[in-house]
Amino acid sequence: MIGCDPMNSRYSRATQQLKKHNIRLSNRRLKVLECLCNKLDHPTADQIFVNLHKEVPSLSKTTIYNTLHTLVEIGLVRTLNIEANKTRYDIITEDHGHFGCQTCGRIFNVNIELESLAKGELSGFNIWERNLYFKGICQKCLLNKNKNREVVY
Amino acid sequence: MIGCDPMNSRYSRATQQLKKHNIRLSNRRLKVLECLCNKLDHPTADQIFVNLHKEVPSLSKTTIYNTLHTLVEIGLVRTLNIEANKTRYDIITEDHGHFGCQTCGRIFNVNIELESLAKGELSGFNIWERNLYFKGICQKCLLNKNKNREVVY
DNA sequence: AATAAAAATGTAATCATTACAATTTTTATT
DNA sequence: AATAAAAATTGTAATGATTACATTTTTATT
Repeated sequence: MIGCDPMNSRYSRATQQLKKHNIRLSNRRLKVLECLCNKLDHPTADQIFVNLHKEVPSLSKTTIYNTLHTLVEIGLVRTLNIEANKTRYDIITEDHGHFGCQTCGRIFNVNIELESLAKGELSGFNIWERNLYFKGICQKCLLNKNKNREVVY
Repeated sequence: MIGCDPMNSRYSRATQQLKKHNIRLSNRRLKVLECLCNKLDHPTADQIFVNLHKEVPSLSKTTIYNTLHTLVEIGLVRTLNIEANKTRYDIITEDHGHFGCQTCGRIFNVNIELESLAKGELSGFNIWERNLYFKGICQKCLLNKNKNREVVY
């Protein structure tokens, strides 16, 4: 099940992958990786920065970008372009989709199998990446909205 | 069939919609709309600007953004966030997906029905928008690559 | 400890987009 | 047609995410 993988397992598998690619397990890189494993809410580079800044004040944003690019390059992390001008990062690379709530801003994971989609039409194409996302209002926000309605009117 | 609609039909339906929403059919707005109807290759705001600048040199980028926002607001145009930090605009609002070639940069339309996807899991959610995109290399670029291989090696 | 390679840093630059105040155009009313 | 109000458009400056790059720090190897 997506998201149910214990953090340590994902983290240790990632470090193994880094070793395999001869990428050093520097403290900074591991911090970024750790952050991605802990925060599965698809953080932006800036959110990772803010998050780690408490712990490692000298960590620069450039290092975060560098590390994220490295992780994306070797396929350990995927980018999400749901919102314009805001790249989000997802350590869960297994086949799934997303739902972005336009009220609370949360990005939900959606269990969905994308491998089989559009196989025929794209038969001559080389597919590297499949992305499905929905936009709308999540259940919780819909309920809140109705609650507020009752109060206001 | 997607993309097979004659430009004039789509354009005139769009102007009707604008009227219906009490949005003036100014020359500038119509130029942007016309450009979107002619260029179905999912242009960016800048590409629209460059394209129209030849014809209407005094047209500002702000007006293009303003118009695009208006068109998106009333549902005549959809935004595409395939690439990071680059919003593309699509006048074809009918249900379909996209394929972005990472070699030539072209965005292909993919006939695919998205309405029925993830209905169950998102049953309590209000879905405004569904987006599916693929990344990879298109057929033509794959063939070119192989051609080059033969020459080089 | 000396050296070379890799990693990390801070600053400045870039690029898309937005904010906003000023100007021009259009519309409705007289 | 004159006028006032509303809407549209403009240019400039600001913002915010990301990248470029030169410099410094860390690490691995001798």
